[in-house]
Amino acid sequence: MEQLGVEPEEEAGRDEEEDAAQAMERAEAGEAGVVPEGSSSSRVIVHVDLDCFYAQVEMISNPELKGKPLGVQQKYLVVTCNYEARKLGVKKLMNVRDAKEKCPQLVLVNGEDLTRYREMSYKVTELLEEFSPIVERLGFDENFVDLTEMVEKRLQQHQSDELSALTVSGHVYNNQCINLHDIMHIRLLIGSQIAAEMREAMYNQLGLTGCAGVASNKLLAKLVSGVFKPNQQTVLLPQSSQVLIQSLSHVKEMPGIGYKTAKRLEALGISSVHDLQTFSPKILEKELGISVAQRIQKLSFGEDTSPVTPSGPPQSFSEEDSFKKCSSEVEAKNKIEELLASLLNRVCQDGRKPHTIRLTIRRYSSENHCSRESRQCPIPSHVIQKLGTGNCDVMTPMVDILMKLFRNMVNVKMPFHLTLLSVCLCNLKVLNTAKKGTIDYYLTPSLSTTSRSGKRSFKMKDSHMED
DNA sequence: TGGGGTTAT
DNA sequence: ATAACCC
Repeated sequence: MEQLGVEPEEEAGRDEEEDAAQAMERAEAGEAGVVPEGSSSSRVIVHVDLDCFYAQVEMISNPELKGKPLGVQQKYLVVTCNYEARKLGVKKLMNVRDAKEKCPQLVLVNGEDLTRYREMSYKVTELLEEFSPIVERLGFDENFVDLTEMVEKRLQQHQSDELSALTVSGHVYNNQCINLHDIMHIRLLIGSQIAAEMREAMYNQLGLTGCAGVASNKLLAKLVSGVFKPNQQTVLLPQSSQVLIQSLSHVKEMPGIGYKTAKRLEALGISSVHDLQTFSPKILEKELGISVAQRIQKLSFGEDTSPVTPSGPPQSFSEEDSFKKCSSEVEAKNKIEELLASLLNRVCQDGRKPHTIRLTIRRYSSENHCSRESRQCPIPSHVIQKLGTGNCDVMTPMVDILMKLFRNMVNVKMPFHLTLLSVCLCNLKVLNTAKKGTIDYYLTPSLSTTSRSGKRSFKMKDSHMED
């Protein structure tokens, strides 16, 4: 698919190119089996990005949906859709009305309950963790994996004559020529092969397709993963990194530069990546603070030293519901009970215990559409201990706490208009590691008395009716 | 704009 | 507790 050349291709910004002497030094370091620690440019990172994830999960749940234009609906939005639908003009986050207008044959499924998506998402992360334990989740459908060590191991197993037969898997960004004398090219090619194995495993074991991008840092891996879309992969060789970042038409497209920062940059006259690269660092620091300024200016050069941080189990569990209007306390209480019931089931299955509970609201307002308010408090220890122990009613004390938080935020004696309620359980701590024979063991009811009853469903109401 | 998540201040 | 970021 790609030709193996000896000549690196010409490109913009070649002033920064690594010269042959430097490449040889690094090649020698590689042959000596030295992992050049901390040298960010020698890492091998893959970004894995599932194709229209929710729609894929829905098509697995109901195979009759395959081949039809499918949209996943939350409230009045089509949050994602499959490629059949995209071909017919449906876009992500499109209004249901607009989508139906564009595409009357569009099949819609409700995707407000994230349970199956979340479960599949963690199956993907766990599969990737089998390749390397350094896996960082980004949302439900993206993962970064640090392949540096794995690549190093494979490199050591290669004989030097095998190296000349090394080939890339998938696309090479910018059609750049591969130079087998450049150790970083070798490492990235091996990275591309591992990425292909990951995508194969995802398809064979979970039935999911996705894209992958392989590069020397997270920023570049993420940017390059989207170059060939759907179900393809791309590797970025260092000499083309400037081409990649210059391909962005606006700074807002740079991961790490969000809505707010983009607005502030615009006020400074910065709109392109080149604008940001050449802007005075001192002035930028004054405007955005030293931390943001230095970080995003490095990003504009394609530099990103942030590590792939293993996500591990989630830091929090939350459930939210949005609506047109909630204006009474009873109404709010009912919705809060529903959210909490789902959360208790989730936290029960997780096994860890939350020590903090938070209630978040969004008030109706014509202007400030994004603003939320929250109140949180510790969960009393006697309530924590009842969590996951089954028949005790843990709903009542927690709903009481949540309603206190609610009244702390909302003056219920005055008219109010809410458009969102959210409950979050966080500050998760691992189970009592109480061992037999210790004081803790006999003071832990779930261990010394009843047997561990696996999963139990929490009912929202009429808990006194159970059994 | 949905229904989630994370980290920094 | 909020604000920023990510999907």
